[in-house]
Amino acid sequence: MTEKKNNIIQAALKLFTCTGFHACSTSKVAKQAKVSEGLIFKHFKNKEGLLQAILVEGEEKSKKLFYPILSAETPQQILKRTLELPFRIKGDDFEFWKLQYKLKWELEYDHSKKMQPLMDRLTEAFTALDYSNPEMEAQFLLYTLDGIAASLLKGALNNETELHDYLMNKYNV
Amino acid sequence: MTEKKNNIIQAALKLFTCTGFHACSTSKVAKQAKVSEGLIFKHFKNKEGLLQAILVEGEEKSKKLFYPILSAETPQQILKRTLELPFRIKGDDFEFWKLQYKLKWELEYDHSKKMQPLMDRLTEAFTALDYSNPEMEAQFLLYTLDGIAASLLKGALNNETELHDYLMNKYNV
Amino acid sequence: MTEKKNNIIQAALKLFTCTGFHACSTSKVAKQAKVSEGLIFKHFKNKEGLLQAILVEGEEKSKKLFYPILSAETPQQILKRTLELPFRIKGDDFEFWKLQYKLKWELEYDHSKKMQPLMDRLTEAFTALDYSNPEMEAQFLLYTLDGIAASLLKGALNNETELHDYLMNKYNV
Amino acid sequence: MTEKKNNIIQAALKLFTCTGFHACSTSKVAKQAKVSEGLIFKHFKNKEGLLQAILVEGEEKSKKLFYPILSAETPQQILKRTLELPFRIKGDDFEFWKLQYKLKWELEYDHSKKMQPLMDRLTEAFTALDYSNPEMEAQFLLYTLDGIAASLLKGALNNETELHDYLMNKYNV
DNA sequence: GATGAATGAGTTTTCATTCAT
DNA sequence: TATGAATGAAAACTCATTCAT
Repeated sequence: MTEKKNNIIQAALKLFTCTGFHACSTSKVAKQAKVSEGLIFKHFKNKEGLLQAILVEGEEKSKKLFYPILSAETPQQILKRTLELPFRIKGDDFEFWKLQYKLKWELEYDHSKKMQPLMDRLTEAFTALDYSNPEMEAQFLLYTLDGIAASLLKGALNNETELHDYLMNKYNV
Repeated sequence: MTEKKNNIIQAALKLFTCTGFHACSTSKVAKQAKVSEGLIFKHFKNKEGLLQAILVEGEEKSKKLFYPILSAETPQQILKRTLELPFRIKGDDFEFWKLQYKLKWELEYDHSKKMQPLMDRLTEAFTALDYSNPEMEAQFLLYTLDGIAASLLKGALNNETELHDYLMNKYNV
Repeated sequence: MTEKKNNIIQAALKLFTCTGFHACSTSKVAKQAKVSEGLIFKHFKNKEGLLQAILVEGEEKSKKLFYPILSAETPQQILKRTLELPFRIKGDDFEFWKLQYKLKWELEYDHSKKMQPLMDRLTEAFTALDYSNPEMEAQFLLYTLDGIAASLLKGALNNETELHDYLMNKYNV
Repeated sequence: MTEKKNNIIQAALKLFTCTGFHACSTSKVAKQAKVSEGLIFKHFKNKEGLLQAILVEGEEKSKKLFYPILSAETPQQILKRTLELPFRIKGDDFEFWKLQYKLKWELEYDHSKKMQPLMDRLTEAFTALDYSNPEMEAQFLLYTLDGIAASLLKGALNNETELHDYLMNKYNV
């Protein structure tokens, strides 16, 4: 990938994230990336293609975030690492995940499939820990974390560590 | 309010909700409302003004939804009615609340202030019910319900009643 | 003429004068006149009609301004009163005459016919005063006064009295 | 400057001049220039920017017109060339100067600063020629020429050469 | 006489995209 | 690979004008 192509992706990630996909023009992306408008279309065919490229680019981030959970070896580990999930979104990743949440609503695009492996491991953990309804328990927790992540990504969460501690305490990890 | 003005609001609510604010043109709203495009601007000054009008129009719905909780008389009532919250979004209201969630992301618009009275009552309930950390418990539950509502509004929730029952059981109401 | 009709004329005079005819919408006139938009068209048929009404309304001002010259009894009087011409545009009249000058350019509308009687009397005066080329002398002076009036109406003239004195001195009146 | 960009400027100059700035739409300019309407905004940002471009483009014409006076070497030369001023507006320049006069009124835009160097030289000439009040004499003459130019640009002057001769005779040049 | 809702054609401006270089 | 001129369609918004009341 050439430097300019990467510039475009970074610029688009930033702008789509803070302005939204539809509210951000390709010309603004070009300006921010300091490339000509035409180049965007050489590299990505169209605006939608640029978006897909960002999303693909972010897949690794997704895997990196989930890996500790999927590879955990004890129920406690699964649970602990799941509870950490929203609080591990930092720096570079922040923008990517915010974009994910925005797109979920703007383009009604579904990322529940991506969550299924997480759901499975969490159910497994709750089963092992003898929770009476492990599946529902897992669903419940994921919704909670989703709510927390949403708040955090919008910058509306001001007691991050307190909340994290509270969660760990609640689930005994 | 004239009939046509109301038509515009209804059309815009529907279209903004399913397409998003920026992805939906005023000409589409006009067509859907069967009015001239100019009329939108006579009544609402600009597209943003139309959005505000929808939001104001929806304030009542907001109050109607929260009222049972704010007027509840026992901790159990508060809790029970709070747990019902996402599941009471039905019919007409559905669109309005979906729009609220969309806008939260599309326009980075904050509705946490609106939630404060709820938060307060919930804290009050958890205190009365001797939870050890009532404030955090309230925050936690609201995040969960937020996650559930998001999923529900996106049409991604397929075990509504099961989830509701599970919640009531978990909180003993 | 009803009060509201008059309000419209006054509002339009003011707005056409400071904004220009094409740059000023009928809705702005209505707002300024505190009447409904429709009323303008009841009274004046269309925007052009409103302009004509202002112009007709102003005819008297035109006559009032020129009368002293047309009725002067000596060459000296003619000359003296002509030289006073631009400096007698005051108060209410100011706006009307500014509008005249604006329209001359905006609508390429000619008011030289209106000036002919003035031209004639001035020629007559210069003849009586033994100027060698009275017609050209008259034309010359009217151009000068036109230039002065233009500057004055645009608010760019800052030595009014000095200029007036200079003129009277130059023409020995 | 590309050919099309220049086409736009020429078309706008012509149309703004004959129709006026506010009465002439960008779509008409585009049509006349045989370019897409969008191109106007690519090159000039907005309609106002197009106008400014025309004005800047015309600055040279302004300098070309004034240069003979500013570089004149004798008082007689200064005077003679100043008297020629309105009569030297020909062909291509005609449109530009007419636009200047229109804009002076339509946009209340002041070009007195541009005239100051002329004023200075003229005062200098009248001083050298022992006129008793050189400054006022200069101001007076410039107003006259302004009046003449206005009439000429509106096509209302039908004795151009006669007037020019008269002027030269009057000022002994 | 007066209102103000309503219109349709028009305005300025922006957009995603193409193409010659 | 990269540019930037160019486009056509559509965006948001304004306008003069009509009409029922």
